[in-house]
Amino acid sequence: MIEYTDLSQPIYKRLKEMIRNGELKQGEKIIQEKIAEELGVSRTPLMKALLALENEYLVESIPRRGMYLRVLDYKEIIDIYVCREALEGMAARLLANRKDASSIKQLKACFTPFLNKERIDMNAYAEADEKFHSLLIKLTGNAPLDNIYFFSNIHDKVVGHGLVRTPDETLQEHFKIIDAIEGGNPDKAEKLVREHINKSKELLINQYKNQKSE
Amino acid sequence: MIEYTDLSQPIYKRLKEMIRNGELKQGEKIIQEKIAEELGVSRTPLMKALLALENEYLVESIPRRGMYLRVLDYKEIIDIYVCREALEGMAARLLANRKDASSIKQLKACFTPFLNKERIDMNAYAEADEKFHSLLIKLTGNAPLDNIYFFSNIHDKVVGHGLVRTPDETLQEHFKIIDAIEGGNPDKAEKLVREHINKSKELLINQYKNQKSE
DNA sequence: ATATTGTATTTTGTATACAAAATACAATAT
DNA sequence: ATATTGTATTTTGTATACAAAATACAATAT
Repeated sequence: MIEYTDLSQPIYKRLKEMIRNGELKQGEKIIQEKIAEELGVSRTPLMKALLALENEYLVESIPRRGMYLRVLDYKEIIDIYVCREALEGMAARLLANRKDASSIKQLKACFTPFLNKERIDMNAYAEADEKFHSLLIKLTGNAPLDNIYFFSNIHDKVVGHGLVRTPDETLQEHFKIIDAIEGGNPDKAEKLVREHINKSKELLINQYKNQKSE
Repeated sequence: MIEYTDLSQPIYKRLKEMIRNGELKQGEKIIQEKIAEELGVSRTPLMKALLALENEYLVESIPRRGMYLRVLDYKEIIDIYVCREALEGMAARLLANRKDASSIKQLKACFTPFLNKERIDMNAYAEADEKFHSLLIKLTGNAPLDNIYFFSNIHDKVVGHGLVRTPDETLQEHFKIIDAIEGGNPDKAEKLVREHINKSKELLINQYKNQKSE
């Protein structure tokens, strides 16, 4: 069995899993004693894990009242897309300035399996999509940027492991982004990433409006 | 005396103060028991405060070894400017789209005291500068954006309460940014903010290069 | 003199005890 | 029937005890 030097880390991962697969529901209060017992740990390392999740916007703490799973309303989901637009746009710019061959290879590798396929496995594509967007950030080597980019967690929570738009739209977009990076065109790379994220955002906004008027 | 529902909050503030005024030095190990005793609290709420600081990039935790005050090298400082460029640029864009009168008033209020002055109080100006940049973020009303924007802390730690560039350069730039927001020109507002931050970044890069070659 | 080993001390990580606050809910008044 | 009060229970926040790991440092070997 693997031993940990810091129990809060596996607890943190377990909690994220519980959030993703619905063992913990939106808005639910986290009764520390209960969860701690479930996981077979004490409240001390659990609290550490919860504080980490709080800083990733997944958990909200109300002093003396408890820790709650965040309920993300549409405004906040849209706000998160705005943040992603800024950060991933900048990331693409940085990568285009560098034109690092290994980076470009890794980005391409995400989507080459889906080229010229008549049928695309949606789960696999969703995973590739997530991988691509997080790679965009990681490959910059900008540690603070990576540090503030926790949105994949939230994306997972909000949209499940589904997609906002379908591959027939986005697959081409992804390759155009990579081309701009490979071509060393930072302005274009940033612009394309922004448009890419913005389109999904607009779609979500429209879905919201329709929901409201129904 | 004010009572708190959560002791970790005043501890958190005190620690930030200690970092700013040098009571705690770069790279120093935080001996929990010692600091806890100094502050007259136990390690439990101190740990909560330290974890919050860790998430703001001010403290680094090495499991089983302890919590250390982060040493920011030049690369990281530059990386932080890159993040600021992306986030504040987006913030200016959002504000320009909204053209909210009260927001514009607040932004102007930061710098009007310095207009047509023959002598500028540098401390006051540095404070106004900090206020302006944090307002830019706050006024968007984008909670996740605000959540990830912790760079003012770091700025304070790194550059002290000094300035990278002098008011004779930046005062005009600030007003041009506000003009673009007021004029409802999101592209221009974003571009100006980016250039504004970028200029400081380039200056820091040059300082670094010179330091190295000496 | 320097490197290595072993022991004592310090410090962290976790569990737990306890007080104070929050909550649930029954008893009473309106 | 609904609102209000008071009490019991639950839950949080903090302090603290203890084990395990890390560190400091003296004793010994080379």
